[in-house]
Amino acid sequence: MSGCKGGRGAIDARRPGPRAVECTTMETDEYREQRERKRTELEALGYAPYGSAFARTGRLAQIRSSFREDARVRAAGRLVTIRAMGKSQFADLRDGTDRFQIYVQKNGVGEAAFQAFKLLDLGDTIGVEGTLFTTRTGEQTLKVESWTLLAKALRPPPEKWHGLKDVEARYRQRYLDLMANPEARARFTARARALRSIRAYLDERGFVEVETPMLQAQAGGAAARPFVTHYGALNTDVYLRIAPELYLKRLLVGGFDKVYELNRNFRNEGLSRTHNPEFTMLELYEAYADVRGMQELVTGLITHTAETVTGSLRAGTEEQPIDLTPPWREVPYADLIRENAGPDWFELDREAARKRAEGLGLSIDPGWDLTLITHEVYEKRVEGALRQPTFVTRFPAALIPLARACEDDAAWADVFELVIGGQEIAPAYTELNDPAEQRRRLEHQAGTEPEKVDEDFLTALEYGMPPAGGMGVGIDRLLMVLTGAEAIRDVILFPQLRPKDT
RNA sequence: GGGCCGUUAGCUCAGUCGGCAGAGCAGUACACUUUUAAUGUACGGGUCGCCGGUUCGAUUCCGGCACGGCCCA
Repeated sequence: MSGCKGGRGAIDARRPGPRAVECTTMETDEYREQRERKRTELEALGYAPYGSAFARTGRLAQIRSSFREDARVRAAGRLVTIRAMGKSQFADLRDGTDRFQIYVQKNGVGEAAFQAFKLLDLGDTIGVEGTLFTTRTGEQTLKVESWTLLAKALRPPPEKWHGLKDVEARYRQRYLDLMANPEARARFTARARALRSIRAYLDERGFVEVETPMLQAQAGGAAARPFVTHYGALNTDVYLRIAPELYLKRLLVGGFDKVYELNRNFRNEGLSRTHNPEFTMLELYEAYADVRGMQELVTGLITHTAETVTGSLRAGTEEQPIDLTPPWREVPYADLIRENAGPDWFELDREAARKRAEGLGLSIDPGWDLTLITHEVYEKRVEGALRQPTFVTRFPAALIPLARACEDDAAWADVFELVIGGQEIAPAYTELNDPAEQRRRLEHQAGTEPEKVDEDFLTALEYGMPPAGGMGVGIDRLLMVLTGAEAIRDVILFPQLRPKDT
């Protein structure tokens, strides 16, 4: 993508002078010019370069599975390889299901159609009609009697053998990645199967799928910086949601007692191997349940999804295999902290804890209290080391304003965080439904910005929200686990990248 | 935000201890009617990411920038 390529008139137009001229007249577009020329020649021979609907006997996989010698079929696809031998040519067509060999010979299609066929390039999409046969090397093949051009490609496809390796190009031009790399196609069809499987699992258990606002006057339900946008008609700023939680709880009040939403959240944070600013989250609430109900539900949901998508409970990568066979380990947050930072951790005062944490190689903000220092230890030293599925339970109540406190000790929230492959996959709570307590916590969290308290949400709670278990499942991260992807960008079709200067 | 690495033909990659830049695939031409990474012969294709510095000379050395990757915060 070196700026001196064809088809980017804006670049050249902005840079007049000898260089630009050189650029456009020389190599620039050898490929494009050749293909444009062939397009024109084909057009002159009566082949419209861009066709319309083409009735097929079936997709290529169906043609293969119902193969019958001498059967007459119509098929269509993109030309992915061509092997020309004088008066005959073999080529492979590919569609969304399979690859299938076609055979075009002068005697079969006639002189004119054969000459025109030679004007086709790799990447062109054509429709063919003919009969099926098996070559002497045993390959099922379509002997073409007539063909039609459906879409002329003006740019060459990526290299046929090595595919498209350039990581950046694979993200920016995902269509080329999908065109060239079968494993990329496989990963995204796995994603589709996973989403369908998750919905089916919940639907079968009586959950109702809903959609709540993406544009919110207040971005609540999580602690994260939101994206701000402007709503012209109301002349007011609105936020892209960081979580659907406060709306889903309104639905609990309204009587939807098993409800879920599977959609995008937006968080105005940096990019990393495990972060994309827009990501897909499953969030669900079940009235009359608690965090233990969520534990059961997520275990079933994930194992069911893994089996549907990959047919097995083995996940992760070869270097970091993950065994999803339940039951999964369950361990209180405080135990993990003591394990990693010393058995006496919770007897330390703030200053001693800071020193201990720094001794572990952490950098501690001077303003942090004991809870935040502890949580830094959790995030930097504990979470990432939990490879196998682990329910971390009983988080500090101060960190989770929307969860109910544990019955036996109000310092801890009755929650878990499911960690797999070192990443937080699913947090779940026994939800807080006491409106007065909820108000106190949200006001405390809002601090000097009381307008950040969602009054309508608190009003809803005052009408009475049933006790409930609630849970979020990070779908992109779950897919990383299931497909063994190294980066979140590998499971998101069009991940966020810095704009390229063009 | 910091450190390290990468950016060379349409694609995948070599390479130049500073002196006319290479391969495979792809492309063009010719030959070839059962090939399948077809084959054979010949040919064309480059702002070596961008900007600046050093130098007789920079794709190569130095500095900055952009984008990407890995690690750390």
